[in-house]
Amino acid sequence: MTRGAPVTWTIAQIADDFGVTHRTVRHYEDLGLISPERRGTARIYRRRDRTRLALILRGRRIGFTLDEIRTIIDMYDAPRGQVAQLEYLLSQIGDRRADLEARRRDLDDALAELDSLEARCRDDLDKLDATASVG
Amino acid sequence: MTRGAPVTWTIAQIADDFGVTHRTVRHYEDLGLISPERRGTARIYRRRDRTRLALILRGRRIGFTLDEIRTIIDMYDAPRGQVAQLEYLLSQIGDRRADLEARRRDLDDALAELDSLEARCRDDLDKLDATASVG
DNA sequence: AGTTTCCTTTACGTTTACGTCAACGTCAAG
DNA sequence: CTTGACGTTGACGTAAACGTAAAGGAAACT
Repeated sequence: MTRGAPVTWTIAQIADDFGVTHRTVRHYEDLGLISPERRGTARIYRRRDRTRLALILRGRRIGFTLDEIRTIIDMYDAPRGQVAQLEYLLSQIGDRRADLEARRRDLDDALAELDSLEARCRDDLDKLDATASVG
Repeated sequence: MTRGAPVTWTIAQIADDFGVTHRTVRHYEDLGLISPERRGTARIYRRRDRTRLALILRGRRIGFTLDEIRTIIDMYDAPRGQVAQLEYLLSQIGDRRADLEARRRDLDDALAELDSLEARCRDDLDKLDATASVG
């Protein structure tokens, strides 16, 4: 008998799985970022909802607002079909990429500065060490 | 007569230079992120203040809160001298680096997904093109 | 002297992203 | 059948990061 991973989850389960509160999950639903099915009044979440939640949380970690995240998500499941649609989507992708790359440059700059700060620290430590040994 | 860049700036000048409002600059001062000198009641900003403002704005772009930014800035001009201080600072640097690297992973993941989305788009466009030519 | 321009502080308003009750439905266990 | 765990919908509260309006000081044209 095969008993794989569940196919549906409750709000408490996914909140727990993703390390957020159920309030947060419902908030994202209020903003239209997730739309789980309903069994009666209760929400039931499927794999697709988990994927979107993962997207949302990653966007949040990167520093996007929930509104920006919505436009990104919308981008991912925009109706692709006509040439005009596709070309619009491609331009959107270009914008997003430029944004992300700018952020990455900032990030790398910050990391480089951290490195040089660390180097100075180790230098200072070495000097203190030498002094201690000699004196 | 040499007329290089100014040595001091008013709040309006640096706000303009950095593309923020004077209200924002004063807000950062309220939070202790910048502390310009005073000439009477007026604020005068020097190069050091500009450096800090640049740090703050970059941190903001990366997605740090102003509180997190404060701890980072404090890190940069912490009193280095004793071994204990230096070692504490090194541990702080380690934490920050881990944080930044996690963010970069998220960023790279997002960029990779954008790439694959773009590839699918171009693929769809090619197919539509072929259909148009043949049909 | 009067007006403009730039600066100041004080203080309340706003948006985002939730937290936190309150009040109620529902389903399984005891 | 009640208790308890888990779910629901409002609705108000809050912290962060400013915006904005009010009221005024001080230098600098005119």
